[in-house]
Amino acid sequence: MRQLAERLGVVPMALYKHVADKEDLLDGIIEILLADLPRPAAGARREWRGAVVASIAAMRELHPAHPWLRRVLETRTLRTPAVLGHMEHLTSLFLAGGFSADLTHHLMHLLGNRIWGFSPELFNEAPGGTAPRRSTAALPDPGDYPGILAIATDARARRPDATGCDEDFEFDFALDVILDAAERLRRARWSSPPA
Amino acid sequence: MRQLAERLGVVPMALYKHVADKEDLLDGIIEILLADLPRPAAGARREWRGAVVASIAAMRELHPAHPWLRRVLETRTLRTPAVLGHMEHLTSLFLAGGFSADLTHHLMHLLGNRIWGFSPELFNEAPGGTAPRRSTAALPDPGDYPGILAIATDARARRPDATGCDEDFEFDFALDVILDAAERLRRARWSSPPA
DNA sequence: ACCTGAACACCGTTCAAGT
DNA sequence: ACCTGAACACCGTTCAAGT
Repeated sequence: MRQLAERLGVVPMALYKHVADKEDLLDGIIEILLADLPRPAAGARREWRGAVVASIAAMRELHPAHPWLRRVLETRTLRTPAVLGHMEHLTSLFLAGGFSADLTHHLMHLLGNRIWGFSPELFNEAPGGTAPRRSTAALPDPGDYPGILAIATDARARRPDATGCDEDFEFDFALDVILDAAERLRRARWSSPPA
Repeated sequence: MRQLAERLGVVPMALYKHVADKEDLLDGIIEILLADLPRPAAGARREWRGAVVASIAAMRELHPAHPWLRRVLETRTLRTPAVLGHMEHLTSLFLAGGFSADLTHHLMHLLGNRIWGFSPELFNEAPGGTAPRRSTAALPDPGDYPGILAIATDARARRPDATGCDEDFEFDFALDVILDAAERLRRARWSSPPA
């Protein structure tokens, strides 16, 4: 608020004539950002998957230009029109693709934040990693974590000149696994067990 | 910090003799909380799945008693011993179960925060929901979101006296889908395409 | 070794007053 | 209709001083 006000060359309180509070401002920013999202329709019943992938890819492409987007999306608590619109679009693609409402529901949960084009970070730092911090905790010894070390070594061997994980690969891998499973469950006419 | 200090009947600055800063304090809390986590070993090579599920279930059981846990875990940036220990345990179960380092790596990413026993919230509020907020945004009209409405209606029909989603069901569903896929990829000797 | 007091550099937000 | 000034109720953290 204060920083934004300064950037606008105005006193902080001036903002409150235009937004209710900070949450409202962030909600509004998301609305504007999502307004131009392409919403590719599925051409035919069996083309749901391509449309889902394209829609999520469009969402994912927003992130590089807006490093704050992920954190803001994670903290949104209000379902505003553009947010609902994106969910509605994906949902409708599944339904039109022959998924039951039940299965569609669970798949949306399974996709989770990946519908917003990002996935949780897990391994961003190697064991015994960088972390320039004067903390109370002792530096971990890589030898104590042979499994993680094996994974890290393997990853490094596959991509010698990379600094971290290939986030795009992990994202696509996860999406593929989830949509493969979706397709399988759809064909098996899966449905929730009775409560 | 200030609240904790008051609770301890001490001045805020007294805390800084015991922890480096707020992050260090939270890291320490997580260390203590995870210290007693059971780490079930897999009895045999093909029992990896039961051990993974049990390990994640144990993690998940911590949450009800500690509502703050999820938010704190999400913001951790340092890989402390107990955090690495949990990752190492899951990783070692996959490796011992015959998964390649490569596939194990991708599966850990696919599991994401579910290794910490929680999953992202998506539908916590219904369209046109509660939200007592004096925001700038207009109230969404449920008629604009027929797909979401269909899902919500179906969910309500299945669990008439429930107020929200069955988070436990969603969690177990997601875990099942992921581990089914894992098993399938393992058997197919899946490995990353060359870079 | 541990705690204190005063201060710094921030937040988001209210209220009454200005134009 | 929009902006301002002064204030409130908070944060995490530093530094020098106390015991």
